[in-house]
Amino acid sequence: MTEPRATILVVEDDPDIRRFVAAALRAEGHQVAESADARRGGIDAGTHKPDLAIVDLGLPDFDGLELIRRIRAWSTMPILVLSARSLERAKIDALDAGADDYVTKPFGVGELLARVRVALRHRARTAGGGSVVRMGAAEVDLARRVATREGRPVHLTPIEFRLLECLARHAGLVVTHRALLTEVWGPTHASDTHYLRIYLKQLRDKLEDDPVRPRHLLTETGVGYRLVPDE
Amino acid sequence: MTEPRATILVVEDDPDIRRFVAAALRAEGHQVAESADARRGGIDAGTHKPDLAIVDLGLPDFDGLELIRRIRAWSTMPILVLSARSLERAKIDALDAGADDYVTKPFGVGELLARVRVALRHRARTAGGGSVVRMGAAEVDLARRVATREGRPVHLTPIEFRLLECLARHAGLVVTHRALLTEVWGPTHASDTHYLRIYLKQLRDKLEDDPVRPRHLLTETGVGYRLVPDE
DNA sequence: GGCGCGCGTAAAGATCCCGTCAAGACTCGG
DNA sequence: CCGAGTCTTGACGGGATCTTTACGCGCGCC
Repeated sequence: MTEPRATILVVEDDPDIRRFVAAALRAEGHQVAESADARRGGIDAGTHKPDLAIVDLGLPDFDGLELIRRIRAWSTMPILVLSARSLERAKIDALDAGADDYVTKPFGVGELLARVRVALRHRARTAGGGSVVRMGAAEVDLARRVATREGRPVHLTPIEFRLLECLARHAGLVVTHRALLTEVWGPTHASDTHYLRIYLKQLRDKLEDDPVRPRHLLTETGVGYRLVPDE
Repeated sequence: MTEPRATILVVEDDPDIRRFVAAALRAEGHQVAESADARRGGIDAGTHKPDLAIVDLGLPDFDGLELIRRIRAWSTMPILVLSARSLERAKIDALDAGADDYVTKPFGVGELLARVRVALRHRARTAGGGSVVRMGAAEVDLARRVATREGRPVHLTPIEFRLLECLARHAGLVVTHRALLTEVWGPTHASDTHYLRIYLKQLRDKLEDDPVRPRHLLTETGVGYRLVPDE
């Protein structure tokens, strides 16, 4: 499996180690940005939007932990800590601050690269996920609690919206009858699949281009329903 | 932030270590399943569908690496390796086989729990994210309950899907008639092998490139069936 | 070769599930 | 108190799915 090229940010004050790590990453085909202190690291993380950040804990200006927290405030990019501190306390603090992995110096290049591969693997899967779902001419904004069709707002009753919300939150995958019913009507009506038929029709009438041949609000016979977004 | 409770599978032959780890996890509020060897581990991973698997590399029956590969054949659940082998080669192999983290014995409980928190954090974001089985032009995403062929979605009925799921969970291995039947139709139909022929044909028609000469859904005459994924 | 056995294939019947329509009950604001 | 909007309930026809039945083929064995 050839790993895709990625841009990686290395934040490390020791120039030898920094260049050494950067060279190893470049040899793997990645694009590398280097920062020598935490302040620059924070800025570069914002400008380059790397797929992965490798940060040292012992930085000259302010602590690596603080840098991790600052990045975590606005991003979920994978962060790999590279540190000389081998104390368990330090590891726990870094991981709980939001780091995804912790490698102690001295380290093996091979292991580092393997852990980089793991992080990028994760990144590939996590990517994506906004709060607005597009389905043909219709759009659903989960955060603002509104649905539109061809730009015009579509009125949805409370139950209709909660149902649509459940489906949209799990966009692309099947939501079982039971799950939908307990979520919208409560556990007492967990077997009244009849409601679903009625309201699914309502939603299709309001949102689908051709309600008879739905392309986004699909039924999985005997199991549940599935909302398929565009793209 | 209080971490959500999760179910965690611990595969470890040494009973002392296993109980020690399990106790620590339970103290954190997690639900823990324990397996003493790789074979049981593979089965328990399928039945319990844990949010995280912690596996030892030195297992009595077959290697932990093999277990990792088998789980990876059908699931992307986080896997944390716990091993006495501290050689870099072992770490690289495990991580490249699909493990998400590698902790060497002896280890600190605090660090282990911190790394567990990291893994669960990941899972929360990836939630339900694909456990994909590739077979030629076809792909099956077990978590999303979707099958595709040459990019186009393929519709599977409930029984077809459950059958495929059973096979995929033991990807590469033979699953006996009895096992499939009891899993899908219940113990009462444990000898109606006829159903299997019918539904296997359905699956082959929908998924195989050449249904007459199946390359991924193979029959083991007199025993059962076997799903062979790509790679 | 005849035979049984296990498997693949096909198609028809039975069953369950879903979409659809419509009318009654409820809620809430005016 | 009234009415519009909303939710519930019932009934029915068509479709999807599951089950059943039937037949052909290859293989090994007596």
